[in-house]
Amino acid sequence: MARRHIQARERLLEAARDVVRAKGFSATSIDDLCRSAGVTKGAFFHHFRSKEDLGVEAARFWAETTSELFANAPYHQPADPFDRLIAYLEFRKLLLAGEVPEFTCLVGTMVQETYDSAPAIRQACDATITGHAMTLVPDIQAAMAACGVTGTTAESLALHTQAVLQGAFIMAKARGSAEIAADTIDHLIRYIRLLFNTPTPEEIRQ
Amino acid sequence: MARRHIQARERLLEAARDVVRAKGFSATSIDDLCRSAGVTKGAFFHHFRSKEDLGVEAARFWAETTSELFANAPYHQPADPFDRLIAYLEFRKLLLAGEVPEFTCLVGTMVQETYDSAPAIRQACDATITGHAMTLVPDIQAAMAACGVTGTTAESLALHTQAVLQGAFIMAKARGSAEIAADTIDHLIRYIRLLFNTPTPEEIRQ
DNA sequence: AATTACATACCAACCGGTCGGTATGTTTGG
DNA sequence: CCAAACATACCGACCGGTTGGTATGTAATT
Repeated sequence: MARRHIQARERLLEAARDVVRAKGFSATSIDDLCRSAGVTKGAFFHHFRSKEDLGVEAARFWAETTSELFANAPYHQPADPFDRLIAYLEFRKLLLAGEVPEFTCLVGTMVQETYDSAPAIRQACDATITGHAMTLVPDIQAAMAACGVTGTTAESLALHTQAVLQGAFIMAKARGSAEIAADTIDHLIRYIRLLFNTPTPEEIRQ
Repeated sequence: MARRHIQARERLLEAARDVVRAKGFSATSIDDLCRSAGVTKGAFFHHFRSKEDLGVEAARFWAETTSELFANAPYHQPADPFDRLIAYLEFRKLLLAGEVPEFTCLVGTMVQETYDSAPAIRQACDATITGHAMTLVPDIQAAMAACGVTGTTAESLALHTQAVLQGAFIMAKARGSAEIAADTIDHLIRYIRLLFNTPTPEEIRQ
């Protein structure tokens, strides 16, 4: 039965992605994951040494799948790096669809519960977030050079975009709605337009 | 023994504030809280119907104590509402002292774990965050009128500041350092200066 | 034949919550 | 003024269920 080959591991990682985003890492039991993945505990401990190990692997799995999503996304099409940066943020707004657990960030959720008690998970989450932020740096750097923006660095601005997105997710969870998240991304877009001195007049001011 | 009078409830709320910020809500057991507060389980269930009830009360306790802190803070001194807004954000940067669990937000931590499973906690956290944001609205509104800022609302901008702060805390947890949080607040300050068209030239650009 | 990929059965520790009880006020009726 | 009646604040043993994790067995793949 080649169909079952290595299937349990991936099904467990997908279950972790879905269940942890809804219930959080600590509140998600190994039995929850096995039930959701349709496998047994034996399968779980065949593929993962511990729950903490699953957390690390889930963060890596998240990094893999999302980086694939972003690599194939249409926001790379614009010729101008600044336009690509704006297109990226508009794309992040487009992703705010469905229920809250469906569009929020797995690693942002996990790191908040584990940063003090599970260093390996913290590190994996940090690598995932920072790694994604760094994919934005070349475009930001080029746009900064083109527009003559100084006073900050491309790395700092890239990390700031991720901070705003993480904050947007928390607000969406508190409000129980994606609206506030889109609104806060709009503020981020407005900031970047102002910083690069290319505001769209009708949507900024006066 | 009047010394022990009514003390247990407050000690448990303080323990919740400290332990939950470090370990998260789900990972914090009632026994953890009792141990940290130096009381017994009997005392816990005398004052709180359930763990969820404690979560709600902890959010309210957080709202009370922090609103007292902010009410007495020096950022209200500037005569100009815009300057007060900037002073508020500088004050938030000053609060980023000590270890990560000491400066992060209790309700931001709690709501991420409970928004789907404990509606009462979600609501209490939302009320706390939104309530604090609304204290900023009068100054933002006055500053917007004075500077002629349009294209957004004072409420939206106030909520955005809280989103950025929450995101800053997540990044600090991921990185294990407050530095990134201060950096992202600086971006927020830069945004607000640009939006209100009163940049400090040397710290913005050119 | 050996390794991989699971399934089943089980365990000790821990979980949130209950319950009978005690010590210390506070109210009230004579 | 005092004592019975009641309320509040707290104690800690205990309960059934769940937890992360293990030990052992078995079927499929190589």
